[in-house]
Amino acid sequence: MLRLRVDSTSTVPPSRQLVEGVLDAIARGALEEGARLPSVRELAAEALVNPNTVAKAYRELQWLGAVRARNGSGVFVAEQGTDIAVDARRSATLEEFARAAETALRAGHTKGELQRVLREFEA
Amino acid sequence: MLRLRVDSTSTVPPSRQLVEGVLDAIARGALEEGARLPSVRELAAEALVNPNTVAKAYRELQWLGAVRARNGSGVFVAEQGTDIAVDARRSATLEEFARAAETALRAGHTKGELQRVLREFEA
Amino acid sequence: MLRLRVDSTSTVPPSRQLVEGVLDAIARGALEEGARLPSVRELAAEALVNPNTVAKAYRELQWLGAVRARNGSGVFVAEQGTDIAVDARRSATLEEFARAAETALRAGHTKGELQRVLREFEA
Amino acid sequence: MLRLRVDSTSTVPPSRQLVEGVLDAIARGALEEGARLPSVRELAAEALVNPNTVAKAYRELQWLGAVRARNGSGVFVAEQGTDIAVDARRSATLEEFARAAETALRAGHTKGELQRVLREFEA
DNA sequence: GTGGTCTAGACCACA
DNA sequence: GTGGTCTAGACCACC
Repeated sequence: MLRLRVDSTSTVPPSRQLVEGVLDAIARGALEEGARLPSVRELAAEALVNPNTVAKAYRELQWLGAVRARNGSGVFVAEQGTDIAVDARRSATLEEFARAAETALRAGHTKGELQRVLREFEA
Repeated sequence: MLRLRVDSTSTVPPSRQLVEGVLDAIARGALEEGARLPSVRELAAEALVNPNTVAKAYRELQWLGAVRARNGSGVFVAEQGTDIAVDARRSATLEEFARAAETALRAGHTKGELQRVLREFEA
Repeated sequence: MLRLRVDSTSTVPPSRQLVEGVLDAIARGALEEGARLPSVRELAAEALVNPNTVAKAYRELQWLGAVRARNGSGVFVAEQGTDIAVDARRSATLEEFARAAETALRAGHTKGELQRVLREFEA
Repeated sequence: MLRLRVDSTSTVPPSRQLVEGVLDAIARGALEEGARLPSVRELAAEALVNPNTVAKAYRELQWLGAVRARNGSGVFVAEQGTDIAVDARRSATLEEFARAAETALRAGHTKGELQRVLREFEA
């Protein structure tokens, strides 16, 4: 299970959110090299988007080299997939987090508030 | 001078970037209540966007209650404009922070890492 | 005193509201034929609009034949002014009233509510 | 079919006429909650306006909470859409009635005349 | 000069 | 096909 959700209020296009979500899953080890990704229909059902959107995201992931589609048997994490995903996501999301934190602090929030928000996330 | 710039590579639509930029300027006191905003055409020239885009941003700011347009004379920060802008910025940045935190966690970062990043800000 | 007010939220342009207001005053006899209208500046101050807007309204009234500007001494109700104003306004406003009443009734208001509104108007 | 028409001679902007027309249709039950509105392009063709004008009207209806746009699939009457539309129509028509009453009074009609008009409506 | 609105036509992304 | 956004250029009415 990828547990991918798409935020429909975001300005980031759904297909790109899916790409990032899959890269995240690979980067954090939830999807190891060689592992099979959910089928287009499964992921579409889970993320509440149109299958075309998932297909588009998979095409992009394939183009990035993170996954590889095999004949008719599904889509799998590529050999160098983990490296690619880590490169693409871990540093980027951490930078993004730092930037968002700084912006929130400048907007008047306290560190305590932000830490409380952070603490509320599961796991 | 607002010195608002629009990042055309961002997925955030230009008009929304303008809205956020103006709210930010009001919230941090660069535009006081009653102050006149740059004219639609001026801001359009400065931010390198179409006047219609600025007009749209001003319309949104107006229904947020942050500014008030007076026909023929310009757009001004509304009476409760500062409060509204501060509130808007606080909630928007907190949401953004939460989103960024979740994304970073999904990318494999631990809460501990994020809290460390948070702790390092100012003093 | 004309006691003219301009509703800046209306989609009817201020200059036209002024035209209608003056015609109303003539139609109801508050301004008799030959009477002098307030000066452009006076009316502008009273109605909280720009003098240019009043000047434009006076030009339209003149074009309608309801008023007549005399050299440098002011603007006066024309000889046939009352007839013109009555023709233009009394039937139109009554029709408009009937239409608005019907629309309000269809939107769910009761006759009682509408009569209450009507009763609250002064005089 | 909504059969919405736009009166291009009115001072009420086309986009606002569309907003009112749609609210009216929802309020009187011609469009039930969950029902799909005509597409932007369809309504534009029917009402003889530019698609952008319809898009603007739909945007306003959306922030009123009366409708909800789903990207790629259309615009639908929102969950609380009927209540919102009824409320919006009631207040708008009452305001309009009050305005028309005041105008008629200023044009020289008496309250008695107006009440007589009011009394004559339906039974 | 100012904002407000419209038309016209384009591009993007989703269904 | 759908809505969302943008650019470009026009007109109106007020200041």
